[in-house]
Amino acid sequence: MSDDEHRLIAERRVKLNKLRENGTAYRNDFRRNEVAADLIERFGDKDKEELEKETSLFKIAGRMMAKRIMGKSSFSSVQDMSGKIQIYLSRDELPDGVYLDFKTWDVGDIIGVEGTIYKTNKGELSIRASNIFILTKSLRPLPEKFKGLTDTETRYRQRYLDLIMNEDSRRTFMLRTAIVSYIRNYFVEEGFVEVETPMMQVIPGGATARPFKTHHNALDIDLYLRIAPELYLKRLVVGGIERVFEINRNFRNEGLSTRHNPEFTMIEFYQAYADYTDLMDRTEELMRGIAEDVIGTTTIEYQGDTYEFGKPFERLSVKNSILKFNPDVTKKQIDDLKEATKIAEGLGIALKPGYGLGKIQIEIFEKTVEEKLKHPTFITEYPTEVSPLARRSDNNPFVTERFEFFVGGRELANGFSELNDSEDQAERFKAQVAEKDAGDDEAMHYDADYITALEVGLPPTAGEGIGIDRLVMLFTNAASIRDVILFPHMRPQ
RNA sequence: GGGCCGUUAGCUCAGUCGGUAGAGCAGUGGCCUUUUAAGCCAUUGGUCCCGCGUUCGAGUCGCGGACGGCCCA
Repeated sequence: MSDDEHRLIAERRVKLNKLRENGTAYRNDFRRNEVAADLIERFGDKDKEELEKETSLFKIAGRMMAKRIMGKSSFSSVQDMSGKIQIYLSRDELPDGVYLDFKTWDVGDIIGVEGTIYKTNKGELSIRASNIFILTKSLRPLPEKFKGLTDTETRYRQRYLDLIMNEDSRRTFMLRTAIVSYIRNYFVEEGFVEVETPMMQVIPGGATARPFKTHHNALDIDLYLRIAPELYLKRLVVGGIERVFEINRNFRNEGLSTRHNPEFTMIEFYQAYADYTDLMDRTEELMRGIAEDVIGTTTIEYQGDTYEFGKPFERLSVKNSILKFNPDVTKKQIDDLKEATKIAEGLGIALKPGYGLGKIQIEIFEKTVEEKLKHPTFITEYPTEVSPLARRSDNNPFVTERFEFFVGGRELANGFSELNDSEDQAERFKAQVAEKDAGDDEAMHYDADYITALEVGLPPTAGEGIGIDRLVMLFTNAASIRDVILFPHMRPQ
């Protein structure tokens, strides 16, 4: 911290000390009876003459965001949670000495204002102050008023400054909350029960990812932060909670990027007596509902592209999507291990020993198809090899009854008919352990307790996870996941 | 992990060929009773991210590092 900042802060500390001497520092006896947006909603359309008949005394409070002194009168503005409203102050309309006090206050101070509503000559709805109070002295200067705070690092590290200065940022996080509320209401209304399952797990399961490790001292055991709640939620379906969901954090020990934060929010939901096609229908309904009810349009603008949520979403199998976007590749080649290997190597994909046809197909899919799935699209029939928790297709045991949902080239959701055959699940876990032993630290553990639960009997069930952060990015037109997480992870300074 | 770019006043940014550091906003002192990026006059404020090197001389050139951004894996 530079000496200069100390100087600016020191000037404000002198002002704070004066307030302490007067007994008016950090007062908490002011009560508001209005917020800015409600006043604008009620009176914004009324003209100057109509407002002159309105004599009610309004009290608002918030952060002082502007100060324009013109001799014996001034304009200021107050920003509260709802919005911002202008304040007009005239020396002769305020109690003795108050106007002089006001002139010493700084942009950034928290103030309370009492007054009547009126419109200026230029037509801006304002509060004509009859009294004004300083509630909290701000000791640090706010960012510059015109360009505001643009430095991305400061926006993430000092989110409070970002929220004070940037309307867009406030809007994004309010929308995030609205989207989560919409999703929660949707599932509650559909008869799903919201639960919470362990964040700290002895065996991290439900996904292929590297977990964070921690230690429980009293039990003297290592625990993992969960990478997914999946296996616990399915235990609850075994227990008879036939429609269940959880909206909560997962933790994955991966790099940071514009699409990855080590802790991120997912909704996972499970529905008994349903299959993956039922969930695709549900996903489509949910996505369209968010677009219509939260955003207000089914035409979603994202980073210069436009995605249409109003029309039925495309559905395409992994294999057919590869054929569609690789016109030179034939059905015969993609079904043949040797041919598919050749294609993958031709694309510059580094294949590891032990990759089966399914894994190679997915590598080719990720390399040549994924980023091209712009409009809302379901990709179906994922190979069994890469879907250790999904039910095999009745028609073709090579693939599972699984889908992923893509918009703008990004995976937003992953769902499938659940594997409820405990013997098949045990075999799949064993295959995962073999991969782990072969050096894949993202492969799954063998979860014997989960197998026991399946042996008790999981009804035919379909389940799905939707990444909330990426969903919010899409609907708020955010380029980085850090723009939709209030406190994204940053390297300590 | 690799590549590219960035870091200068509290904030937003200039800084020429290597020659002793600039603006606007904010602050401070004054003028100003309908402004809205208010205006006018005056003025304070710098570890040029850190370190090493080249040089008579480095914000500027070179090397290393820190942090951030974007792209790639």
